[in-house]
Amino acid sequence: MLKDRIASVLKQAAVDAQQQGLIPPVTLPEVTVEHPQNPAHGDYACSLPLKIARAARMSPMDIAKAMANLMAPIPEIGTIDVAAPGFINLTLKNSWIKQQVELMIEMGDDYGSISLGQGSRVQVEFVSVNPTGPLHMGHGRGAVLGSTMASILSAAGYQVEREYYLNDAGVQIDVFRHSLVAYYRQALGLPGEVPPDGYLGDYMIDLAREIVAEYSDRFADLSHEEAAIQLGQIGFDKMVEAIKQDLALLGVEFDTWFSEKSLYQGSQYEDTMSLLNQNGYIAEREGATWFASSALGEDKDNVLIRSNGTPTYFASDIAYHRNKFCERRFDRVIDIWGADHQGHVPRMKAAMSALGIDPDRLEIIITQMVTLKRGGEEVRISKRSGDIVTLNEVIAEVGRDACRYFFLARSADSQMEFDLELAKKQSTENPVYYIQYAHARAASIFRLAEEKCIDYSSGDITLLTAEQELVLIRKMLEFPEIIEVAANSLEPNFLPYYAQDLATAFHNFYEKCRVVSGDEGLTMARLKLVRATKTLLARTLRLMGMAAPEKM
RNA sequence: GUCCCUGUAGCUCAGUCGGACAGAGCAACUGCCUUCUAAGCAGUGGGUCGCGCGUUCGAGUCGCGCCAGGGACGCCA
Repeated sequence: MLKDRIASVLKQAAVDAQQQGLIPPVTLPEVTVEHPQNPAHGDYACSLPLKIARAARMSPMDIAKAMANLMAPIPEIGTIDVAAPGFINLTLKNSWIKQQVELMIEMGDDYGSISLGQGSRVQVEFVSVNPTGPLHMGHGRGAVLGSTMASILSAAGYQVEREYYLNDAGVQIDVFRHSLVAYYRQALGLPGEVPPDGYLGDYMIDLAREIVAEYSDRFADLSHEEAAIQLGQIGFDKMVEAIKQDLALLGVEFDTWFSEKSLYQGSQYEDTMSLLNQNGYIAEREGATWFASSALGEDKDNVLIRSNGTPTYFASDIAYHRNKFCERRFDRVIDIWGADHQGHVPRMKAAMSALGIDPDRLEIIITQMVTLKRGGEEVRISKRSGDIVTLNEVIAEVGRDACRYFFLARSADSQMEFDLELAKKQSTENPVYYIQYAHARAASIFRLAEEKCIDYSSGDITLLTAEQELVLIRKMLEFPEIIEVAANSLEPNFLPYYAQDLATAFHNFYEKCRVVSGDEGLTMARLKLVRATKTLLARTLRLMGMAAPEKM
């Protein structure tokens, strides 16, 4: 990347200056370049002189001058300026900037793809909600974040797999099964009592009615246990199907649906427990089996196997993560969890250490809570209480694109309020449409060009000289860096803000530069620029999982 | 009590390794449609970056201490 090349040339200049005795031989910090926010300061800036001035006992301006004089030529750079109090500012050549348009057109949808990941294998696991109820907004946030992160990592050169961990074993599923038996019997007009800790909510009643409609009273005479097994399976499958449909509404798909139960069908669970035991992290106490995480600096131990002999969710999860690293051999694993799982992070990492897996290979992103409001009043979202505004209701109200954008534009760390009234009201005046409109405008330019049978393939991009044209190209040149930053930080929210800036640059260009005009040469040149812009707008929208409409 | 996240313009929020005057959208106000979509453009007003101390040539960004809001501390997941 150009940025890195500039940095290394700057570093060499500093080293040379030291060797020639122009700068005292102080140790140099890592040399970095940044984009100044003020365009008058050039395209790239380096503040190294300010950083070493004190140690060198030399004025930062003099250091900057010495470095600037010794810099090896960079073909892309036009001017190098030294600015007070000690910055080195570099400006790209206009001729080079324009030339990049040809490159962008040539690369098409691949423009901006980088090789950061070097083909290493990353798994992104997200959503993974217990299939015991419909998805709500909080789940939607994880779904949007995870799917976009996967897209970004893929663009950054990683081999990405998207996974949903299906909790088809364990206590919650049992509770779901037993609750369903009661609802089923009630739907038939038979006595049936929902267990005290059972699932409430209309969706359970609907589910039972659906099963009755399909299977009638076939399960009425079975023992409760047997009914729970058979009904449970049917209900489970239906819930999973409903979740898949909700996710499809958001445009989210998975490569793998991993079954928790499968960990117990082979020896993976036992192997994991015996490995922990071997490594000395198992303790038997109070009739239960514990993970001795306090030996790894945790504040307390955690139960792996209950005194009734059943494994906890934590035990399953350790076996599951061992499977990710040891069986399927992912280089990196990224889990996206809700804020209610934050306490689980350190012990999961400790478990990785206990298994001899470098805990840094497991990266866990916690998404903070979403509170749903309607006209300023909070709507509680609890699966157990049954008072739910479901994800698909929200998507139906505000639309998939707005929903995705809303989630993406906020960092995972900040809790957010989603006001349905507000989202609907602003739906015609928000950045979503601003970005999509830029794409639609570009499309309309091509419709006119096609009508006039303009072949712009021989367009001469050196004719692009307007301020707005150069600003637009510069913005497009930032894209690969945005992918890099977003991939490195695992923060997709760089993308929506970039998309908005890109749209602004295009709208400005559109306003000032008539594309299809009487000037044939300029028309062809500008059509090339619009081609590159439209492709990139579409790509950013697609990375965010949003539509790129040809017309609005 | 311990731990995690947050506190930036009236509202919702950005602000990659500390850098050159603190940004966007919405809301408010003023202009701009005979030409490729005005879901747009140009402009105005609006901020003690929760508070204090510290580190630094330089702090919204780092450290410590407070204050406020949310969350987690189960043989639930």
